[in-house]
Amino acid sequence: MLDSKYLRDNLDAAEARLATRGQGAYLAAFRDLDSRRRELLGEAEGLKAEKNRVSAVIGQTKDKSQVAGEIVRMKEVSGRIKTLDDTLKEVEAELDLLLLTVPNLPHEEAPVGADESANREVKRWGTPAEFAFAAKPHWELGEALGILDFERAGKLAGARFALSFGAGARLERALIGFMLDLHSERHGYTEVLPPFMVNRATMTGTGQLPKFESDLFHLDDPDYFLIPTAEVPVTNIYRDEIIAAAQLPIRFTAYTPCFRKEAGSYGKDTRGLIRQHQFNKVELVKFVRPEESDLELASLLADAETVLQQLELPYRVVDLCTGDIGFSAARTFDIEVWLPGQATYREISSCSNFRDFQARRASIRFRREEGAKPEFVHTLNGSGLAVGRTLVAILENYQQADGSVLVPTVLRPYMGGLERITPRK
RNA sequence: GGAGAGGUGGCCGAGUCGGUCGAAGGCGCUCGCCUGCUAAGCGAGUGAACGGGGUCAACCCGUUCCGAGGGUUCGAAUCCCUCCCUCUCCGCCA
Repeated sequence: MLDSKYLRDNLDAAEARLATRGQGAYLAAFRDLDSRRRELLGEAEGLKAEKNRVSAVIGQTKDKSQVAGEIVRMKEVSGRIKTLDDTLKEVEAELDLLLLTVPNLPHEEAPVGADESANREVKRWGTPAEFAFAAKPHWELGEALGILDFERAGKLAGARFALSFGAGARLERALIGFMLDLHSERHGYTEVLPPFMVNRATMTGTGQLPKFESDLFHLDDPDYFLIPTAEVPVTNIYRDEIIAAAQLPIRFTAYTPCFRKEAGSYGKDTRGLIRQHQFNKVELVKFVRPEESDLELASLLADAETVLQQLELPYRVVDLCTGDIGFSAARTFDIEVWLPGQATYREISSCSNFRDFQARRASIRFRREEGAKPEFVHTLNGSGLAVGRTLVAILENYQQADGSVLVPTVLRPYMGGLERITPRK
């Protein structure tokens, strides 16, 4: 959510900045709604002040017959206040909805461009392996090894679900443990295990609602949503709180399953684990002082990259352009892992600085010092990493000519010492 | 699911038959005084949002906030309704 006070004075600049996302006129109705709100508020508050003053006098008057006229007059004033308040409520609801549906201002250093073709590759790490045979996609490897079963998953739930067995299931668990240990033991994050279902206020705090409800799995009774990422519950941990400055920066890492409808992606990535309704992810979330958020994004990105480096998986880093950055983010770096089976880089992590956009929605503030005015923190998050896609990358990058798959060295302790995945009997 | 209790300021905790309550008191915290140090003691202060004014700031004024939303009333933390949450007991259950 953008700052109304800022918008009041910088509407054109804000609109121009938003236009770099690819569509403009987000704020067309702002000026009018905002001035109407202040007008109504001024009148209503003036009448309330009078009502309070007169009511106090009435209260002190023993003989109410002396103030009968005032009582009648205040009855009218109250009626007028009620009318004004009702109108005000409507205007504020419109204004809130407007502000809740305007995306974040892109960071001034983000590349400007309309779509992903304008994204800037900023780094490559590792060298894609040369195979002496035709590299297979992970779904073929996984099914041949008996560790992935998409057909039966379809029977159980439907398309875009997976079922894994044996070393496949264990590899998924190993990756979760490995990532959580790495981030909590070496990168200074506190592990947290949040609820996997949340309420509307929580979904609104991080920006999923009100605009993207159709992407979410929803439970009717009670009115809950399945989380699409741990970012949602973890960022909302401090909703409506004022954090002591000494606690900042706060860094959390969390494993959760993620649930996404993937509406509008029909026909894309229909095979394999790449695009699922349910997938596992280890997330990194930070709450920091505003002046630190750019540096904290760099270190968060580095923390996510470390996972791939330890797993010895080649990847590249892409600085997303203004047209490709998500709704709530100001700046985003994607990490894309090399997938030999598809001979392409695929997103495996997305690391973003949201600045005060989520903090303002969720009212997450901090106080620099005793007595100082509360300020909004900056929030950041990134995948560290998407576990299902990491498993995909391991299967495809570590595949052998005989169809077996080597287990990355750092994962072997998490796999009971297993060095190679061979067909399940 | 059944029965009961309760939700007040950073925390604990008062709020009488509705009236001058942003809210007694205590703790905590901040500043000052005092004290070899510490502790104790003394004094003062101590929430947020929105709007207006301003030497545009550390200032002033107004409004709102006593779980949330509605209602009654000139006036509600105090009365009524709905919802949410917490706790206790029973049942059930990982």
